[in-house]
Amino acid sequence: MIKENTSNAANRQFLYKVCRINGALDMIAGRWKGLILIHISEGQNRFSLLKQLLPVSDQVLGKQLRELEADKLISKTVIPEVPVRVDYQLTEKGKAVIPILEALAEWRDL
Amino acid sequence: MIKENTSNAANRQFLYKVCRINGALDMIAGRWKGLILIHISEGQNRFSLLKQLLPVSDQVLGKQLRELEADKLISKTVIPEVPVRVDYQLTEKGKAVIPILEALAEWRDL
DNA sequence: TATATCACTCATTTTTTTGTGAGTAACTCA
DNA sequence: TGAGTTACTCACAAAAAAATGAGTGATATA
Repeated sequence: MIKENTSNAANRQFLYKVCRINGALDMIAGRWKGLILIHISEGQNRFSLLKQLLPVSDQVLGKQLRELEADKLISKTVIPEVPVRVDYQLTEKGKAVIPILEALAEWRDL
Repeated sequence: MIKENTSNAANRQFLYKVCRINGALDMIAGRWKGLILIHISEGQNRFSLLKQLLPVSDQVLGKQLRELEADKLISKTVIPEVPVRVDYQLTEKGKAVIPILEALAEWRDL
């Protein structure tokens, strides 16, 4: 959780207003978010699939997915099978960030 | 500082190997780095100029600059005037990331 | 009845990141 | 002599992010 009225929070707000880069980075810089977005874009779009692919606990995975959903990069469809099944999809915003992530990957090894 | 032999550190290493996106994000996701890179690219390339432009202490600014230098996004030239003057420049790698940062800024408001 | 699966949430601890307080060297100007 | 400038560094505190332990509901299978 982010507290208000600390200079940390004030700085974050300043940057959010002054610099759109920071707003963008806040949405994608979570530790597992890059890989999650790539996997979903490739069809690995279930909670349990992602859990197999990433050395990460349910709890951490769940949190990253919640945040991606809150920022509207992904959406989910609950299919009431037994046990329940949930499919994740990229939104338009999510799809639009994939080429930028690929550009970042290329850039890293420059 | 990053400690070794914690699962936190292990996960970071895993991601560094498996996903170049994370390596890239580690270099640019520091709170002030986006703006610092943009300012330097526009010629606001001194410590004291950056300090005026950003609501940030010497210490934090210094640390972000040290990290950007360690990752080879910027380099510096010490000019032995009195008092000493230091100019920062973008390296080729630093120049190459600017269009990606601009794409991120555009993407944010999608 | 007991165990298992899927897809989670909540509370707490650990680790990292960001910010603060204090201090440095070299030299100039009053 | 004392204050001011630039460009820092170090030690420590505060805040945020990531990881861990425990538990949930619905159903199905043994």
